[in-house]
Amino acid sequence: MPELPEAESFRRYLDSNSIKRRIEAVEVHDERVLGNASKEKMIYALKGHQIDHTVRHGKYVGAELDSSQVLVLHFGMTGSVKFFNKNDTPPRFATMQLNFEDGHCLAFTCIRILCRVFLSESMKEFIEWKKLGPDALDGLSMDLFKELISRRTGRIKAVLMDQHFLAGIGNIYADEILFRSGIHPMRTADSISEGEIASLFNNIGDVLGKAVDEGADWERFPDDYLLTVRGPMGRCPSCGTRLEMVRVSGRSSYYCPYHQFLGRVHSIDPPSHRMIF
DNA sequence: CGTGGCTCCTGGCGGC
DNA sequence: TGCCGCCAGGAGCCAC
Repeated sequence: MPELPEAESFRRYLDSNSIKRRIEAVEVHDERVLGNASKEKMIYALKGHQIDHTVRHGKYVGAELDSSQVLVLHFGMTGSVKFFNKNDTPPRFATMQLNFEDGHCLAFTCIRILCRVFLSESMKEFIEWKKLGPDALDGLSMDLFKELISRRTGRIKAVLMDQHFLAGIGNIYADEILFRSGIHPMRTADSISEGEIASLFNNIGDVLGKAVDEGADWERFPDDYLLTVRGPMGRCPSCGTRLEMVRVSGRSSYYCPYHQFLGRVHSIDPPSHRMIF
């Protein structure tokens, strides 16, 4: 589930505790997380070096080393990072761990092994290698968004989640962005009007920006957000209609059938005012 | 170019 | 109480 806001939180976490500490040892507990380098290569690249600064592109966090190489983290669904003291109990599900000279450690944890660590010569090179689209929050202009979307014909939700199109949006935030834009997830990109494109663009910035500002902590999200009630029992925060679910590119997609409709007109009646929330 | 289906992966949950 | 089977979903891959 880590999408752009969660990745940004992890980047800030790394930035506040793991930079400028020399790496004394590297422990690889599960080699399946190694994305493009062998265990030996990974250890060689990290040992004796330190993280100078951190960057993020989409859902990827880069830890730039003093060697000018970059350690890139991708969190999959359940990935996280945990900074701790070597005398403390190490976190569960640590797949890789950096032990710093000063006695602190940084663990890259992952319950399902869907997360990956990569080694790259630079973040720029990594982005090109992965063919990632522009970051959904950083440097995306309305003109660029409009141009990118005009080349697509697939389902709008699939397009939003396509990391080659825009980097950073996953299943959950895509549902939120579509909800706030009043667009049904099954709509095709070429059916989206100019006004809807503007709405989508603004909601991408608003939703991801708000989530980043709140530290990706759902407890602090506004009451009118869909994602906090997203599920088969959920009701539209605006009108109380029971949410419906469709699958778009294999992902469950929750939407309000009253606010997000496929055709030109509503397919369902407006919600009753007597509806119990 | 697009889509659906499969794969990886395992904790958690519903059903019996 | 226990176990089976399914679900969650980010991303890559493949067939069509």
